[in-house]
Amino acid sequence: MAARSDKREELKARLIVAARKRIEAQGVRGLRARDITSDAGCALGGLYNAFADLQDLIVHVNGETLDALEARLSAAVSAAGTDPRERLESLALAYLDFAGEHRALWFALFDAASLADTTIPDWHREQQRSLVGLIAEPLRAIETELDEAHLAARAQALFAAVHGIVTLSLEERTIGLSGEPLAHELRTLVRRMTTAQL
Amino acid sequence: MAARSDKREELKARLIVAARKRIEAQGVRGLRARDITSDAGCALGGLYNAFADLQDLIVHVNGETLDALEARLSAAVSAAGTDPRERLESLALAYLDFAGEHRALWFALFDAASLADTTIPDWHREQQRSLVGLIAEPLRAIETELDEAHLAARAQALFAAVHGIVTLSLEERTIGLSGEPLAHELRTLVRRMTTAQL
DNA sequence: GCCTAAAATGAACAGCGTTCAAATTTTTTG
DNA sequence: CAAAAAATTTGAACGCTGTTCATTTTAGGC
Repeated sequence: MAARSDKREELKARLIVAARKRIEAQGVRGLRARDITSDAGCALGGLYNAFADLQDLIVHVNGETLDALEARLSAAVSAAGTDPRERLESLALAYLDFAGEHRALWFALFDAASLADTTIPDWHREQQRSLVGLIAEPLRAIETELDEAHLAARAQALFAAVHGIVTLSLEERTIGLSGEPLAHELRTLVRRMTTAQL
Repeated sequence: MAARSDKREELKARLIVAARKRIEAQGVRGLRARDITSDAGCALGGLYNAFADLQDLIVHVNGETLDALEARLSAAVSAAGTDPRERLESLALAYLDFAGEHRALWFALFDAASLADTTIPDWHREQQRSLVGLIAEPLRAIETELDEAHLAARAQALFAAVHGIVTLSLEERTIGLSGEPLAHELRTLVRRMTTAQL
């Protein structure tokens, strides 16, 4: 038992856990390879046997974060009623909650995205696509006159708009909303974005 | 003539120019103190006589970028007609254009913002406030029933929403809009956000 | 021309991610 | 079971980073 590949996977898992804890405690920018390996109980070089480099490890942490985010959003959309507008509102607020509760991990998600020279793996892009898909579904019931391409565009725009509000609010350094006013603005955005005009 | 403080200011200016060019060429993350000082024609230590550290220099580059952005947005809102909705649409599209034309500088703006341990100086915050003010003005004519506090919140939310759409679109790695569909979604957002519902 | 204070210099330092020859562990073989 | 072979783990060493500061150079007043 315990084939060599199992041990390898176990170390990868331990490294991911250690990296996540460090990110939660000090943010992505404060992440040190030596801290992670020391926490995970392996030598410095061990990280580079399990992952291509530090960035690759971060991407794997982000992968798990995206999984958790999608689970949370799925739960939110299920808990909401059948009204598509209500579902979208619930999605936006769940997104806000998740970001607030997992600040550092959530920032890591988009810190990596803004990094120019790293290539995001396909499975990571697929995770993001599936996230936007959660929005597209209720939206389809509202924007009946839109074809698939426009619907996808609208879903992405709505996601991005919510994302923008949540992001700028979570960075306290820039003047930003918070608390109830923030949630209120978010609701207003979703409501207005999902009410067709002539 | 040419008091010593003038020389000092001149070096600061040269360093800012050099830093900006490097950011434009390689992005903020690719910025090296040695590159900048070599370009600016001073010793490595010279940077630390003129600025507190590299981050401080970046903040000054960002300051000039914010000035340019505000000038661009002011021009856009002036060029637009008197209709507040038209003005806001024009602002959003000008924001999109500016970001697209000065990608790297624009990313630097918000890369610094997401950095946790740096303290943004007051004059920098004031620049941002004035930017949001450009939005608040036309908005005031539309949202007549909102008091000042709610108006400010709405302006920030609108800014953040536009910002989110522009940001996620400019990072090609995440699935995102581009070209005409992007501009169309932006217009839709502004139009819907500025049309009161019951 | 000298003297002094201020400014520029760049070698040195500490810390970082990453590498890779060597040591260690695990597996296969006789 | 011992010994050889393969695979894995190790951590010292490397090159690069931002930052410091003793030293040198420059500039202004007498």
